[in-house]
Amino acid sequence: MKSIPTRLDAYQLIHNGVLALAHAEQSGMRIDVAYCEKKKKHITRRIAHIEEELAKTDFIKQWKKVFGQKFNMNSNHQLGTILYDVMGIESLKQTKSGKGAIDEEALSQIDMPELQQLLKTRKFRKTRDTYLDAFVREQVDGWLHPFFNLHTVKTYRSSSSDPNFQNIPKRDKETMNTCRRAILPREGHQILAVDFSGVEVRIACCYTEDPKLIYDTVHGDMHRDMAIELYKLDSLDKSHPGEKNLRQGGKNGWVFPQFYGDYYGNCSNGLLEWARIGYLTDDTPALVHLSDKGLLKLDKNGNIKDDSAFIEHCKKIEDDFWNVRYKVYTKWKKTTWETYQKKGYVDLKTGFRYSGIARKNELLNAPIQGAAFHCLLWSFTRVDEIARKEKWDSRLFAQIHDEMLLDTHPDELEYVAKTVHRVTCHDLQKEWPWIIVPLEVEADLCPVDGSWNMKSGYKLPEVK
DNA sequence: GGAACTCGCCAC
DNA sequence: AAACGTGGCGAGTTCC
Repeated sequence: MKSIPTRLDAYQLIHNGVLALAHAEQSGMRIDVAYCEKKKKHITRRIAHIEEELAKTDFIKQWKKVFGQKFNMNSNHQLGTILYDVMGIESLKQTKSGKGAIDEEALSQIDMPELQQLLKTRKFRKTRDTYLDAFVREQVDGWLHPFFNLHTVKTYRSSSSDPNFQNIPKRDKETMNTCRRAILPREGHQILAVDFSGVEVRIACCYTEDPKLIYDTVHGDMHRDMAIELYKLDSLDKSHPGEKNLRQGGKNGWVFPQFYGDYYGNCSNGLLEWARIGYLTDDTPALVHLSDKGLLKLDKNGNIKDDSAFIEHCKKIEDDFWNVRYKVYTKWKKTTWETYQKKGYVDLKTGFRYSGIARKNELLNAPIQGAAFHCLLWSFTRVDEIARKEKWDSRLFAQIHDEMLLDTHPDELEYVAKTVHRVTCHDLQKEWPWIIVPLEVEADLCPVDGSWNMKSGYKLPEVK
């Protein structure tokens, strides 16, 4: 294809995509049922132990007295009533419906060790009931076949269910190991995972044609740049652990939320969270550094007393971010929103049309999120077609929005990896000339017969 | 006894 | 004026 995709191309993408995903569903993956059962029991014992200790505390005794027969340590509703109505604690955070929040953030702000223990049981339950339980329930003879849907998401992304393969823990290492330990390749095979790096921002480059965004994405490091501005640093060395946290702050506390449509008032909180665990190369804690720069006032214990100067600072940076640094992006947002208000839709680069009632952030996000996923879907489909045509033993078995997972035979690994690399980084751009920045992929590999938690970086063979 | 709802939490 | 985008799902609760 040389021209801009049409509605027919969009249809064809979905049609072929559904077939490729059906093949992956049919392949499925191996699940270690004996391990799941053992781990479930282990977690149940740990929950019981924590709950036994908690039962001895005055806090839980009071809770029991109030609810009597109906007492349930796992009831969020009861917990909220006890904390905010019975004990009269003032809630620092509210839920959407206006009640006192009892999520991890809210409970951590209350100085009661019992609540930390309660959070531990919540985490264990999540692991046991949402993941391990679902794996055992959904497997048939040790094989798991999660669904991958293309008809449920309004941005034309995918979803997964029964079980959802797209939200298995990754960031928390302990939980990651517990859950991913259950997922195995076919005997004598190994799991290869290939994901696009920063594909959404690259697709944003294609829509907006913002020269600064393109430069930063292809040659620069916007997360570092923003961390330097936000935390008033002279430079940032990302190989230094303390400064790496500050770069993470620039990324997860600023760049991502800003691109999703958040504003400085929320971002400042996230940035300060990262600053708590960040420090400079001379060992100055980041909060002390911000205080030296006059952006924070700290009390004797080093806690934040006043962050209003920092918030004002973030406000200025936000203004610069959208009106100077990425002003072309801002122009795209304005015209896209105005066109939507006149016509009632926005078209995706991949031939789809997003229409219906949308808020500004939703509307501006949809074409980017959708088309970014379509890069994965097209590549996934192409790799599946090649694998079948060439009668590979290796197979695709899952997908997580910007990542494809293969069950590979060691003898084919090199060729498979090379093919995936070529499809994602060369063939795709040939197909879609609207992709005006290079796309890049990263890969991880698990050992032969190794479970999914055992992955480590794998250097993809060069193409040509 | 099930549908619909809230809340919390996992992923990208 | 507006105030983080897309999902799935478990548990508890309320409503019918």
